[in-house]
Amino acid sequence: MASISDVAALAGVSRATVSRVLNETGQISKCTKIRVNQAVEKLNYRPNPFARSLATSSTNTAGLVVTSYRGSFFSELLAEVQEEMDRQGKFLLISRGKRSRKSELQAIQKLMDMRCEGLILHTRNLHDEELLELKNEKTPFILLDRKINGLEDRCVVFEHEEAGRLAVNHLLQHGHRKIGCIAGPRHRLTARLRFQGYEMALKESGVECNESLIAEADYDRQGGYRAMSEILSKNPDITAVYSCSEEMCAGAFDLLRELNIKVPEDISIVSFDSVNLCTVMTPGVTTVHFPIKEMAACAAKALSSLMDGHTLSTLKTFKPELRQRESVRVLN
Amino acid sequence: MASISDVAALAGVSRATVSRVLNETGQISKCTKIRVNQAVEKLNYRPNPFARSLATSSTNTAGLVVTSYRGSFFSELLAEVQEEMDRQGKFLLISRGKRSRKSELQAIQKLMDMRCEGLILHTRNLHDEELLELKNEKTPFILLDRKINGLEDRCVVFEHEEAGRLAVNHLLQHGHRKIGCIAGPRHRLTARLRFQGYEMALKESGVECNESLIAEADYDRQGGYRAMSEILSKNPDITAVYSCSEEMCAGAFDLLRELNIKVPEDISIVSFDSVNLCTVMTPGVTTVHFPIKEMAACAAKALSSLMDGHTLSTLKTFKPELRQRESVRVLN
DNA sequence: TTGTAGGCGTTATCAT
DNA sequence: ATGATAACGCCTACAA
Repeated sequence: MASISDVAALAGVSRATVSRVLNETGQISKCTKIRVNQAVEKLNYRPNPFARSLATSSTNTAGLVVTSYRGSFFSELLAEVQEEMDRQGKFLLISRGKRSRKSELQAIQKLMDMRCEGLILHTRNLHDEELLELKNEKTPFILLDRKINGLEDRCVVFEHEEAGRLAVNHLLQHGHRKIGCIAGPRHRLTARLRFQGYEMALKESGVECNESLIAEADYDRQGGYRAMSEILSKNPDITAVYSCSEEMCAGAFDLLRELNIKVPEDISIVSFDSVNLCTVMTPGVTTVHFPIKEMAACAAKALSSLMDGHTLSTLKTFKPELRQRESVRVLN
Repeated sequence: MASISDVAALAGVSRATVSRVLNETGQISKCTKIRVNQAVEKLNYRPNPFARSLATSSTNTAGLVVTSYRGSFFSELLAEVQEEMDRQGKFLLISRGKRSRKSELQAIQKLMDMRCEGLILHTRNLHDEELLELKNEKTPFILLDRKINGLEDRCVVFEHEEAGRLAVNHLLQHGHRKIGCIAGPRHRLTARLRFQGYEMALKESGVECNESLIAEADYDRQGGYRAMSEILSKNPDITAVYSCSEEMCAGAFDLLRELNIKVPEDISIVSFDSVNLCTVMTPGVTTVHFPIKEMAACAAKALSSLMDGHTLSTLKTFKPELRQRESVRVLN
């Protein structure tokens, strides 16, 4: 593979000159510019980005940590970030945090090793303190869907609790009182918040909140199925269910279909969603929307701005929004 | 950020020695090894991969070109490839070909610029000749879901036509004769093949194939909705539909729901699928499965093998498989 | 406007 | 077992 020296030789100039015309830096005569470009063309020369990074000690690269690549949720998040970085002319490196504190740490380390000059972190297992420590490094970063005291200016957050409250209130307003809850893994903050929204809504309406109405799952379809089954067996008389993720909602649908229980005639449902899986089900499921795409775009813009040395204006807090479809009926 | 020189200085040895202990190359005394490692620890030293690549002129990096990051289809593909590369201890760079020949070319160029030592190409718009030319470069590559004469040994392929035939035959065997077809963009080979499977099945059964039964869409939900609508308006008497993608199938469901047409009572459906979207719909849709995950894993293993200098055994051809669910009824 | 030379952080080849 | 030293491909003062 041709190097800058080859180009220089062919064009009959020094390597410095070649570098100048390539980077459009300094003054070069029309004439040599043409000669150089011809040589570049002829040799099919492509600058080595590693050498360039070494020389400039800058990489123009951002890093993104996500849990996984699997599923629409992450792919939308990823796509938004990538598109923004493309727009900004920055490279993007992606690393998976998988599902443990340790591998999230590794993912970050890997990106730092690659000399990323900015990070977007969508981590679920790292402790607040560890993230706070990161602030000591010079690499700027943005926290996606996480709020940490002392890092407020770097957090793109969503009001999960309020969202849950909104969802359950919708059910309450339609006359439902006996409402099951398919919760996510409550050892994780956001899942806990979604659950607390449920509790809060019930309490505000003076409705008793019974432990047997609640089942936990790992945000996945199978878990949703099991949770729905568990709730139903303990409470055959529920009239509604609140699901904390769309995959779990799909699982709940699986069971209801099996038992020939109709939505919304027999049971009403409202669910969290972010990638419109709930719109594929029949009937369409009323949801509270978690706008991961918009949040990802916001994080990407913010990071880009930081990397360019700008100081950050306050980050937007995203609010939940109810999307009414056909899965809730009025109870009389 | 500490460099190898810093470590060398602190440990009181030469840079060469540090390099040796880091790479476990050559013979080093226990004693200095320890001293070096302590220095590494203390300085929090991390080797610069760019410098390393420069020096070794090797990157240990594979590249992947996909159309987009959006949607489960690509994210599953991506995840499989990444996981295999992780297993092999290789880096993976991903680039999007978007939807044009030009940007697919750019995507490849970008990966070559980054000195990828192997490529997995899932391209839709590049001409056969352009791919054939690629063979002249020294970089090995695998073509995912594409078959090109002269490149057979580098192609991971699926029998789209046979899959379509299987799907439509299933309908025929259940007594359906008037069968609509929601085709993908037929200027693309695989979409055309899926369509030809439909034609072939009809012809084999001596069923007339009417142009008005066919509508084309861009593999997306909206398009599926429109296509279904078009077919239905021209042929109110169809008893079944064959959909060439799961998103389009979701769109078809949207319309049918709107018109209060029941599946499978009024209309039977069989669809292509690859990420189980069809299992979320009610009723579950009978599908022919396009095993993108397995194919991606296969491609990744093959490429990895090539990159390691091994010669490739023949690549597997993936066969379609019918997954019966509840969307097809017997016509009598 | 252009060339020279040093440096970016490694590895690799010789010596010692 | 270890140390010089020369690459690797590029950029960037500084000089001319």
